[in-house]
Amino acid sequence: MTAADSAALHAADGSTGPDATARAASPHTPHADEVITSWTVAREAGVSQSTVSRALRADPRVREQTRQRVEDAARRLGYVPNSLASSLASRSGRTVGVVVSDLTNPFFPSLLSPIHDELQLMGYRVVLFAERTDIPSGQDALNRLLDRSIDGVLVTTATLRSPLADTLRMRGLPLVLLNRYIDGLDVDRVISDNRGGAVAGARHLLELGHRRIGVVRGPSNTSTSRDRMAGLQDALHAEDIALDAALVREGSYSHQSGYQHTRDLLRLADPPTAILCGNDIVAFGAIDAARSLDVRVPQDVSILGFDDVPMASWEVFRLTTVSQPFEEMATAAARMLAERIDQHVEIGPGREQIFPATLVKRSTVGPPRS
Amino acid sequence: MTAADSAALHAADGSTGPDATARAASPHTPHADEVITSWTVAREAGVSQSTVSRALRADPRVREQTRQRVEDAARRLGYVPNSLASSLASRSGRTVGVVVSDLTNPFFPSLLSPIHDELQLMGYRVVLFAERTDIPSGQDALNRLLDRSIDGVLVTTATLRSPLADTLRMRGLPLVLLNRYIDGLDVDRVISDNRGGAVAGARHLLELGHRRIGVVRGPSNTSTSRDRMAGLQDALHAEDIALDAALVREGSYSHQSGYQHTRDLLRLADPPTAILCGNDIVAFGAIDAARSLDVRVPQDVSILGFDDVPMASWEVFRLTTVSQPFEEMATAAARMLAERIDQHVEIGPGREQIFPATLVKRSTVGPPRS
DNA sequence: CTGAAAGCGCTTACAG
DNA sequence: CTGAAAGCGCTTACAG
Repeated sequence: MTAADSAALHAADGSTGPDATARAASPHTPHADEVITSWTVAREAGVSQSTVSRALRADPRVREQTRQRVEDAARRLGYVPNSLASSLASRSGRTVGVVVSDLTNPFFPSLLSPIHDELQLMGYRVVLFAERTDIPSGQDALNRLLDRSIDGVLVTTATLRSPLADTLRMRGLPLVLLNRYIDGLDVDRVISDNRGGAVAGARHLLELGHRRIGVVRGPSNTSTSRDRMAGLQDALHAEDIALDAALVREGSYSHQSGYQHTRDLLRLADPPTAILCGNDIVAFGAIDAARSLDVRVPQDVSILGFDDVPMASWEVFRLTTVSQPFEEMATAAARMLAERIDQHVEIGPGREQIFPATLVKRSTVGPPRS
Repeated sequence: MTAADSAALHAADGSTGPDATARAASPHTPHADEVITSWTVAREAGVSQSTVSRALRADPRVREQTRQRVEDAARRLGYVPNSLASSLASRSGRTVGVVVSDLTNPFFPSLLSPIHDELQLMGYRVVLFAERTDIPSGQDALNRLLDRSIDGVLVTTATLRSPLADTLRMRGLPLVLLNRYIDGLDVDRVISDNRGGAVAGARHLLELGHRRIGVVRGPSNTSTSRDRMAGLQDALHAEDIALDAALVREGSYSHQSGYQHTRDLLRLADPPTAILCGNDIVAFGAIDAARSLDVRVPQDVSILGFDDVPMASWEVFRLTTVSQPFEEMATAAARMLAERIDQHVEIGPGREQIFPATLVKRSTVGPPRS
């Protein structure tokens, strides 16, 4: 999204505000459809078009008095600079593309909010590239990223071996990977310690006495899912316990996947006593599945999530999960990208920032029934 | 968002695809940072720049053979037209702005998905303007809507008496109001029958015998909240029942609001036997509140939502609610806007499309304890 | 401190 | 069917 905030727009209800310009404009714009450009403003202010351009961008070289005159004229006319022309001429629209997945998964809005806020603070607008499975237009989406309307890209849904990031990099587009990374691709990235977080989560289950641990993991082509699995294995190995392959299911990061796979697991002759879920939305599906089978959580089965989205703390869920510091991660990624775009940073090796992932104990994990 | 879908991007993992162009480009682009324009392609294909422009937009006047030659050259060079230049020259970027509220409320993603899909199908990219309460930049957001990067706007969060829509209209920007409308503003709008839906919901409660009905309504400056209240009053009047003002709370459309106000209502000396919530997210907060007080739903209190977001049917909620046909509404609004933009429709009076809102009975409403 | 002019990379009459 | 040229509305050296 060129996510902007219209909060203040609405907040301005009934006051002078956005509409003041429009009102003031009418006496000077007899024809409503007459386009107002910097030339119009120049004429009105009695200066050259170049001076208008400079004044409005607060170029220190223009005299304060002149700037004032230009700004007044611009306000009277309700002038808004044409961003297309300005971006074309300056070769930058201060616009960043953010690639996210299905917004229906609360994880992405949670990550997006801080990204948007930070980027906006730095003067960038953000255009959202939302993954949709039902409309096939990959080349289209890629082209929109490469059509010069975007100055840099934040990818939150990188898939292992996906050519997207590599293509963008070859095209010279500043790029930062957030949340998921790609093996052997030397670009900036901001991730959390998925492996460590999974170790903490798994250990918690083991300490409570769980031995038959089920898993509804995310897609194996994502670094997050792979690293979380690795963390689970680490914790298991430390206790000399083997993961029962029959209890491991792979699915998408969705409620549907959590629901279906958990139902399958719970209907096994010898069901797991705890289920480690790929992320929170999967865990919500798992909780739903348990409920649909009258299996109590955590008395009959423990459920562990990953992410700690806001919903996780709702009373109906009180999900025990591994928390990722969304805000800090988003902020760090936004800053990294801005640095690359603003050329403060040499084209150099990819930088990496790893944030801790910590266990948050709530009410969906307990000791196994014995 | 210029929401695009990267689904296929990722789907293209490892195949030839997006990166094929990049690969093929290298022999022809010794300097990676050399910008490739339509002139580069013209030289490569041995035609004029105008012909390149025409060929690539499939102008029927260019000979098939020429078109082929140009397309081949473009592919070899990995050429992607500069959308800024193209939009500036053609005065249209086929881009629509969609103003939504906090994406954290699942209602908006649910509405956004079909909007995005439909618009994309029609060749528009969509830029999301997401309302944020924590960053004050109303004029900023308005300017971004008016800076010529947007050809039309879909507003889903119009607030009664908000100047936004009026300003946009005065600026001549094609505009469609979706979900909420503004009194006395003659613009296109697509809404659901909020009043009728509320009547159906309230009647359901009355038929079950509820007489002390509590309300956690949405903001009074939204048409949705006001119309739903009117519907409730209609149903009450028909039965000659008066609404107890002490049981009516106004809040935002948020979990937090539903939670807090419901806790207050439930701790009253004589609490309501049913609570009509402003929308689903408020209802989820209400369910959480009941749970936090060990009040059973629906045995001790009935809870009714509005919207029927996907989460409403999750097992943990099984929320009885009033369903709005999101997809159809979104599609209708997208089409209406596209018509305005494409000038198929005269500047004329605002058109209105109203969709039915229907009661969906699930498990959060039952007879009152007697 | 300000202006005239070139240029950003396209689209689109206007000729031919 | 194709090309030369003007123009979209800005930014930014280059002069003064």
